[in-house]
Amino acid sequence: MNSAGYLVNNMARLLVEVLRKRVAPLGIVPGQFPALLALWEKDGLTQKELLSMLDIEQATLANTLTRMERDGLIIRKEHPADARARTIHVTEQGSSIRDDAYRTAMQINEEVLADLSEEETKAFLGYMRRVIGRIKDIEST
Amino acid sequence: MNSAGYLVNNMARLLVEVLRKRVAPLGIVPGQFPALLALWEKDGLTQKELLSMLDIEQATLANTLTRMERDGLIIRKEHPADARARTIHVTEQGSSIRDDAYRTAMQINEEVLADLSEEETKAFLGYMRRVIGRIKDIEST
DNA sequence: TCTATTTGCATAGCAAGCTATATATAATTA
DNA sequence: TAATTATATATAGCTTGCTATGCAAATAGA
Repeated sequence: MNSAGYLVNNMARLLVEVLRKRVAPLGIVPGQFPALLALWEKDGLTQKELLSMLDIEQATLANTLTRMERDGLIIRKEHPADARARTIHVTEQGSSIRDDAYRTAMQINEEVLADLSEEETKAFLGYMRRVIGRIKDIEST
Repeated sequence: MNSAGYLVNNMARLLVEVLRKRVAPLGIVPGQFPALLALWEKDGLTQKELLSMLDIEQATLANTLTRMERDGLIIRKEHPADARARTIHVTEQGSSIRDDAYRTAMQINEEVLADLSEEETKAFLGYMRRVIGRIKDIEST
């Protein structure tokens, strides 16, 4: 119960709930964050292009986009050259929360790491990247 | 996208999918693990007692227990002294996978941390505990 | 003792992840 | 060009988490 796996899972659940509470006033939920970040950088992407920037499965993204459209954050338009594809566009509402959302996310990251020194934080992030790399290796075996 | 929050979430999802694949042959899923660990230690607990050992919400546990009963891992009996409560008992099937499940979990933990030295692993676990503590503090404010 | 409150568990409903599969269109090849 | 294969997205169905709420039994108070 004090294993790495347990701690990782616990930490992730706690973190996502903090994020959920903090971004609720903005009208978004945690799962929408990665897609929004990418679309704020580059609007009008297809789902496939957006997918390539995120670490989730295609079906997960499709469903998340449907909820984002329902919530007025994006709209999907038909692709000019490919009738299978659709381009994804952030709405005015989706744009308007951008700065607040960024600030909130950065703030949470800071607060959550506040007990760690700068070097410890760096080490921690490095360990996570190494573990992630290792898991991806394991998976592909 | 390289923030602590993103990495934590990503790591947790990767890890749970590895666990899912590895324990599938045993007839269990990751969400059942914590409850099983606790029940293997002490059988016949009430839901409330079991809940106090886990870091999940009551409703989540109730649903997980229902699936565990469906899957033949546990049975729930009426409590001898309190008609509201039920005692939870691991079945023969649930017991039979105990050693395999333990081994699998420990094996995954080892593999996943294989790139970190012993000191690094210790530091990593310590950081996670500190971050978890911090998040819990934030939450209660 | 009767009523009100508390407690133990279940249920409803949602989000966000997954795999597997369907569907329509595009691209390739015979 | 017609048939096949590949691709872009959607849908179905599941798990596992959450909050909010329901319900019956136990406990406490008047």
